[in-house]
Amino acid sequence: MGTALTPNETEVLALLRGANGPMTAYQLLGRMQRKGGAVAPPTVYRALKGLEEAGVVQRIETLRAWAVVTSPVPGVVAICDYCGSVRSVEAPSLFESLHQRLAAEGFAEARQTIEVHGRCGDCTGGRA
Amino acid sequence: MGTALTPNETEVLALLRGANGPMTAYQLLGRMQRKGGAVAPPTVYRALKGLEEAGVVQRIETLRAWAVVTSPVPGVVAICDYCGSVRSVEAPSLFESLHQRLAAEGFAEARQTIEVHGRCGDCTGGRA
DNA sequence: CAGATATACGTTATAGTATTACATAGCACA
DNA sequence: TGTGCTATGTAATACTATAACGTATATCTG
Ligand SMILES: [Zn+2]
Ligand SMILES: [Zn+2]
Ligand SMILES: [Zn+2]
Ligand SMILES: [Zn+2]
Repeated sequence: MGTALTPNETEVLALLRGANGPMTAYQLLGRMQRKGGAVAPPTVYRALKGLEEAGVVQRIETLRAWAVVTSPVPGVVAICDYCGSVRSVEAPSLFESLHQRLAAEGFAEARQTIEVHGRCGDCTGGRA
Repeated sequence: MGTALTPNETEVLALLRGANGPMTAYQLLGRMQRKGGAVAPPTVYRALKGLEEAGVVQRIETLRAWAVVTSPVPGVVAICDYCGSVRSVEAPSLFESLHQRLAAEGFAEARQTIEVHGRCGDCTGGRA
């Protein structure tokens, strides 16, 4: 049932897996063009859409970029504005609290986006 | 110290306050053009930047749109994908939990984005 | 007052992100 | 064989945001 990836999806996923962080759609496009010849934006965006629906990639909204999903459960995306690192931090109870809080308002959530900018441990190291 | 708004900022803020939800930068631009004559994108984006720094507007990342800040404390943005309504829900303890969870990872957060898509109370009304 | 700095704004152009629309090729299968 | 479905190609366009440079005005300072 739609689980098999298409060749384009496979290629985009491989590029994202090979990167050490999120990539923009046009960075992906550039990589594919350098490999394959004539590739246009819809090729990349269609692949990203398929991969997102398959739950293997996600858009990092505040970066307008795309990253592989590293956790089976949605996490908090922690983005360091100093070194650029992006980590997904699991926090199941936080998401459950969010669910409860919204349910109390009568809101039925379908998709949560939690992204935090700041300074990672490496970049705080020994400093306030 | 920088608290007074400029004329452009005042105009953009008035437009956002008069809207019943977020507006895109180019929707704001269109409104200003219909009023004032030659207005260009930088005018809008500069005003939005100033207003954001003043803490009176915020970008709704998942909508690529801009909205007035309705709460003195950051909230959860609940977006109904059916009727388009956008509400900011206060949840101080949730933000505190988030802070704790990230601090445990050594991450010092500076800015949080929490946006949730789903179906609002009005749109669920009586249905599962 | 002359000169220096800072802020706001105008203007043009361009960069960056995403989608629409339509055509084609291949495969599954009645 | 023909019909529909999926994936893809291709061209154009829409949408979002910023860079770069010039100008006007206010404010300070000597
Ligand atoms: Zn860092
Ligand atoms: Zn539940
Ligand atoms: Zn609704
Ligand atoms: Zn603290």
